[in-house]
Amino acid sequence: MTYFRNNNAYIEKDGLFSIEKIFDCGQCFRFERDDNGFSGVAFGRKLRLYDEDDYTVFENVAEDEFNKIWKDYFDLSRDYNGINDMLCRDGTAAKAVEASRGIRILRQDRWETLCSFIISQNNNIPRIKKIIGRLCESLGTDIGGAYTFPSAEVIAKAGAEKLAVIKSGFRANYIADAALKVASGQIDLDAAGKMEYEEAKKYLMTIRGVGPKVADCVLLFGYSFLSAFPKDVWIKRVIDKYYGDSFDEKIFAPYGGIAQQYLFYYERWISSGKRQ
DNA sequence: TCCCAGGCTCTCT
DNA sequence: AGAGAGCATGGG
Repeated sequence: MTYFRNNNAYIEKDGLFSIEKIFDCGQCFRFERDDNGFSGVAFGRKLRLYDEDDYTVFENVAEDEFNKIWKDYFDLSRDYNGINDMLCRDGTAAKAVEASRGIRILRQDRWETLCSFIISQNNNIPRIKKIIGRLCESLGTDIGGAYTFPSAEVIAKAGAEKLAVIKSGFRANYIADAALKVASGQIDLDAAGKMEYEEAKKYLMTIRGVGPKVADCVLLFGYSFLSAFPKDVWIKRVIDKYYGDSFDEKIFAPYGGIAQQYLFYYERWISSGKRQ
């Protein structure tokens, strides 16, 4: 049940919405833990969430904003229970489901997702967050103590040299190239959403710095292409460890992307004693 | 100090 | 097609 009171939105806890896991699973880099919850910016708006006994609270969110933005952002209409049950037919995935219950695949802004995962390559999550934070502070819009993610147009206008301050290293040229292609219309991110998965992936990979893994992350976290199965170092580790060379992500179809995210979270959770 | 990080591009076979 | 070096930066 969801209800609205005192200008807050309350969603009843059902074990399938964990703000901690959602924002700690590496799909999104703009939310941080605060006193008793998480806060960040998405789609140009500040959002703060925290848990009460039986409800998760969307602070200062009215009904129309909830329905217009956050319901889709948090993928609240999808039946994760049914998907989890299906994935549990695989033994390893079942363990990952157990650890990951409450993760939801966000529907993030496409440009922000593209740009963020270009930055993510050969990088670690704490540093990715810092670089994106500096990008928003230097080129985003101040919305009162927080900054929006800068548009492709703004970044394109700034150019690669202006990106030096975000210390993204060799990725600066890739960001600038992506911004130029998107701002000029050479790449139409909405058009990609109307394509089939394979076609959309090839389309995104025409951007410099976007290979198969980054493209899959963008398609999964920005487009909800749930068949996208990003293969990063962690997932390759998972495949080696639990499955072997014969692994084929089609065993999770059509929810490979969700399985991937669970496995990614699970493996990082297991090794969290040593490294984040 | 060293190894590694939600990889990709370029070059050489 | 596949292997390998190089890439900027900084977290651990």
